[in-house]
Amino acid sequence: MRIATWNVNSIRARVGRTVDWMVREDVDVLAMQEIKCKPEQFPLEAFEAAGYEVAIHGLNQWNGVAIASRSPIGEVETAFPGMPGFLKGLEGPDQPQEARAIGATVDGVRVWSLYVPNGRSLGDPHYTYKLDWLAALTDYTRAETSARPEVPFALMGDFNIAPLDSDNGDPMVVEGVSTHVSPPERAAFFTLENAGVTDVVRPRVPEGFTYWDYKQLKFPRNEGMRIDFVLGSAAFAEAVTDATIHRNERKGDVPSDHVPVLVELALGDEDDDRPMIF
DNA sequence: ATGTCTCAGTCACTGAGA
Repeated sequence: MRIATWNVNSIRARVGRTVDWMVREDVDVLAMQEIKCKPEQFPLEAFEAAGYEVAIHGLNQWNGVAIASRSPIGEVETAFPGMPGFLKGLEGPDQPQEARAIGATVDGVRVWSLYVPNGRSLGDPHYTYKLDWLAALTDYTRAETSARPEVPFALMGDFNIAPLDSDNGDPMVVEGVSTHVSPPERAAFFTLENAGVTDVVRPRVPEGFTYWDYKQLKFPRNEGMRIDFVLGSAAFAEAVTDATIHRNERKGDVPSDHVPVLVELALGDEDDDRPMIF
C-alpha cells in the first residue's frame, strides 16, 4: 500500500495537480487537509474517474479533511473521541468541533487525516486550543494503540509543529516569539509520540521541509518548515518499506504551500509480486 | 509592506485565516 498525506490548501483550486500526482505516484490512499469546502462542493468526479472513492469532512470554507482510497473505505469517524471545539469569542465546552479530523479503515489500516490547529500566536486562545487538541489526540492515541495493537494505526497530516530546530528554516519563525517552535508545542508533539506512535518518515528522510510560505520567496530561498508527518503505531511502522517527501510539488503553477509525504507499506496480504513466507 | 494565497459575501472590494 502506498499511502500519503498532503495539505492541499483548497481541493477545488488544486484538484488537477492533486489527482495527477496520485496517479503518477501510484498512490492507494491519500489523507488530505485544508480541502476548504463542504462535501457537496468537493470535486469528486475527478477522483472517481481516476479510480478513487473519497470520505469527506468539511463544514465551511475553513479547514476540512478527506481520505481518498482505491480500496473501499469503512468505519468513518469525523472526530476522535474527546476532540475539543473552538469558536472565537466563545469559551468552554460548548464550542463546536471544527472539521480537522477524519478517520477511516482501509485494507485493515486505521488512518487519520489530521489538521492540527495553527495556534495563530503565543497567548492567543487558538494557541491554548491547539495544545488542548493535541492532548486529547494523545489520550485517544494511547487508548487506541493499547486496545488494538495488532491494527496498523496512523496519524497523518499537518501538525503545525516543527519538532526539531532543524525542522525550521524560516528565520522569521523564532522560539519565544512564534508558534510551531515553542517548547509547549514541541513537548505536546513528543508526548504524542510517546503515546504509541512514531515518525516513520524521518528515519528514511532525515532532511527536508514539507511547507514553504507563499510570501517573500520562501521556497526559492528554501526557508521552509517540516510540519507534515506520518506517525504510525508499531504494527504500522514495522510494515513501512519506504518514505519520500515530494518537494517538486511546491513548484509549477498554483502549488499548495505544502508538499505530499508518501509512505510505502508491505502489509503481507497484498496482491503483489513479493513471495509470502510462512 | 502580511511583500501570497484562498474563500465568502457581494459584485470591486474587504475581512478572515494561514
